[in-house]
Amino acid sequence: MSGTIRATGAGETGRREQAKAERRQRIIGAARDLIRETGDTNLSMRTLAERAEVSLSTPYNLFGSKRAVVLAVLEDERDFAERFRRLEVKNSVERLFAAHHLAYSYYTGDPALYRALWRALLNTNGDDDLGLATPERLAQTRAIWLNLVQAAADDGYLRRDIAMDHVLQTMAYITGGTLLSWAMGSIDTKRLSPTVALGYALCLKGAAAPKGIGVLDEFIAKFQSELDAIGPGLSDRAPETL
Amino acid sequence: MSGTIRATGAGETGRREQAKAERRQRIIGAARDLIRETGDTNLSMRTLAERAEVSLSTPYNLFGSKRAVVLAVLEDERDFAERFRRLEVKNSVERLFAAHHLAYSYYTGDPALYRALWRALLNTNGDDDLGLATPERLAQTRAIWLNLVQAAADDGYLRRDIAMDHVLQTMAYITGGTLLSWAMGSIDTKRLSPTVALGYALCLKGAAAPKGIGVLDEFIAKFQSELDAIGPGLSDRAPETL
DNA sequence: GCCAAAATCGTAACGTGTTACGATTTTGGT
DNA sequence: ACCAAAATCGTAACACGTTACGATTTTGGC
Repeated sequence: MSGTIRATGAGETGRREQAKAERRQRIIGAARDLIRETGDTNLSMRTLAERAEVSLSTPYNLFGSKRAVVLAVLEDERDFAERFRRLEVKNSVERLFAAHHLAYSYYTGDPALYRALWRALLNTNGDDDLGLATPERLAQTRAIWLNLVQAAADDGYLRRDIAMDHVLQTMAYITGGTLLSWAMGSIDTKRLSPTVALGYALCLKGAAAPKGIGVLDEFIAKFQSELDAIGPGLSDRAPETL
Repeated sequence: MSGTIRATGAGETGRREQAKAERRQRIIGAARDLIRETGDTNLSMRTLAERAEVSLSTPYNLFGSKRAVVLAVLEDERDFAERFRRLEVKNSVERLFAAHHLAYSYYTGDPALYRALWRALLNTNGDDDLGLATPERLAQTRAIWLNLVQAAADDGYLRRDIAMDHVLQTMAYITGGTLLSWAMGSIDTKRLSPTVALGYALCLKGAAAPKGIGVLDEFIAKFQSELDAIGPGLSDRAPETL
């Protein structure tokens, strides 16, 4: 009658899907190692397939493109939501910047890897769908940050007549722009986190209610002096002001 | 004695340099046309050389790489400093946003071209110097924007204890991040300019002196309602909040 | 007009991402 | 144990960016 129960849900646990998952993980691991060793260079699909002990076709079957593989590596490395829950700070504004610091500790913790990942992500050799992250991941982190900003608004730190969506979006663009410059080598790793934090503080204060002005001013001063203490990065040039 | 006076300065006017300049211009024009026609696709160095009636080697001799050619196209299209001088507005804050509107009229005026240019610029297949613009151009536009922000500070709209460098840098990153999202297709062309403007207004207000708060609040409200009037872009997803 | 230098030409080659396709292996159901 | 379906394998092919290098043309100085 029934040798094996078919689990036709999301979690396929058959021998087939299991082997597929193993291969996927092997490919991701091989890609990560190769990038860590040689820094993006020499991460070709052929050497990748060799290291993962699969055929050249397999990564294309499982991921679709090199970009997708790199994206998978990027998302495999992160358990932001996990580590985020262990954050204990005073007020919601401080929690916001604590979350930022946590998020960017990934980048500053392994600059070579993440720089290479970003550079590879920017390479868009086809008219594919594009996007810098997987939709689910995107929605997840966006929800986290929206909660953070919303909490700050609910606690009276931010004005209500400014849509949090817009503030959040501006913050996201600051992140994207700074990471872009960082990946392109225009900004030093040491300056990365404070630079983004200062940008956050500035645009948050632009939407601040009277109660929040003081706190945000302190953060602005803090990050500003932090940046001044580091000294100039490898090049002061701002990226594409026009 | 001297058949021809050697002009050994910056402006070489010999027959040789003239021919070189002509070839360069022909290559730039061919690249621009090809991008306009096919939108980045089918802009290969081989078809480019064919269209410009030069050998495949020549673009590499004159520019160095495909990226450099694209960069040359991008900078050939712009005379921002020229058109910028014909700006007459009331106060220095309004001048700032007028300059922004002028700058982004290039992008919104020919979205297909500039989107393709940006996408090509992001493609970094080697460990070259990188950079999203030529150093001179970068310094030039940076100087213009620094003047704009500095003027706003001198007129009492912005606080003096916040370094204008940092504000300017944050604005540059907002620009870079938004243009990145735009190039990747995550944000509609109609939303591009107001989105950046709102970001500018927010972070400027974060550095505002009492005198500037009112004006910037008006701009924030203006761009916000502008965005709301447009409706959602093709996708609300923010780019890489983490 | 002549010669050396400089630039371009023509072309082959390398490694790359990606696709196609038949042969081969593995799996799940019976 | 068998069979059909599914996945991978192996490999050839395509267009691409880039480089190398000798042959060819053009230029500037005398």
